[in-house]
Amino acid sequence: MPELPEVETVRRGLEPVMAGEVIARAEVNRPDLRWPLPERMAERLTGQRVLRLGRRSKYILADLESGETLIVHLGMSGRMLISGDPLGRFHHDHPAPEKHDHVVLHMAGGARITFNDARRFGHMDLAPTEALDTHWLIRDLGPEPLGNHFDAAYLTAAFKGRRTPVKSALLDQRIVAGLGNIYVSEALFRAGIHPRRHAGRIAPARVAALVPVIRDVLREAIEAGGSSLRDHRQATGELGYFQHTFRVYDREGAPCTTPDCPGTIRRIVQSGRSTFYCPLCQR
DNA sequence: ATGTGTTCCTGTCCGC
DNA sequence: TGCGGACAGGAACACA
Repeated sequence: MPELPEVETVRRGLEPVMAGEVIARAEVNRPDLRWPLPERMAERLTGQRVLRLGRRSKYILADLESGETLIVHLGMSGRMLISGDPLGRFHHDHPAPEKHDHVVLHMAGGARITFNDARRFGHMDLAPTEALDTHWLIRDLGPEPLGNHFDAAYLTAAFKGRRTPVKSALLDQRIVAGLGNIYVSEALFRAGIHPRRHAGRIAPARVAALVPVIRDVLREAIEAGGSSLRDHRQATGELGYFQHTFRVYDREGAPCTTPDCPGTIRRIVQSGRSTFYCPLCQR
């Protein structure tokens, strides 16, 4: 489900009830998600103050007073929902437990954060904060698309010599970290680049143009609270609404929205995943 | 080294 | 209604 904008939306929602607050108790309802959860996870979380809540790519990072960081990935269907916020900003009542509520953080202030993930492609881990960069899930990630290291020179170099379709290249988290199936389709449409074009064979000026397009799409999506197709909810439970802005994603057969373009949005499958594009606008 | 297909898991939707 | 198949926002892994 969640790509960078959804994860950032969730992080922003969690910040007021987690950052600076103490985890009074952690409820771990099963030993594994995608992989086994870390040893003694509940104990290692209990009593810990969250120093800050950050994000790297699609990972939410909660730095703890103990010197460890809680790493959370939402997989395809993961949610982190707040209930019982003491200041009444969100749902005050704690809802009945639901199927797939795998981890629940009981905050000292009264808020509860429930990690629910039906498909269990999500994951959590604990690792020393000072060594996060070398953690096996983090170390090979490419630059943050909204960060300073992601620019035209970088992307041109990263694409150089690559024969993989640009769609696959942008999904490769080692090249740029945080894009997923939705925002790659949307960015390529805005940049007018055909998803099947080999990454290494895009004119430099068009690669350069792709950089601000990617940033714009992600920023707009964050602003909209992400895209809610099926599973995504903000931490407050609200839906995101960027899906209403999709130009191509999930619009197979619909008319292209470019003024005067008579094209029809197409769906193809690349590396086993759907890609949506306009065959007339994208070359 | 690079590129592609398979796999994990559950839920939902669509056609018959 | 029920049943089977396709598909879903991710990404590690096995293999050519």
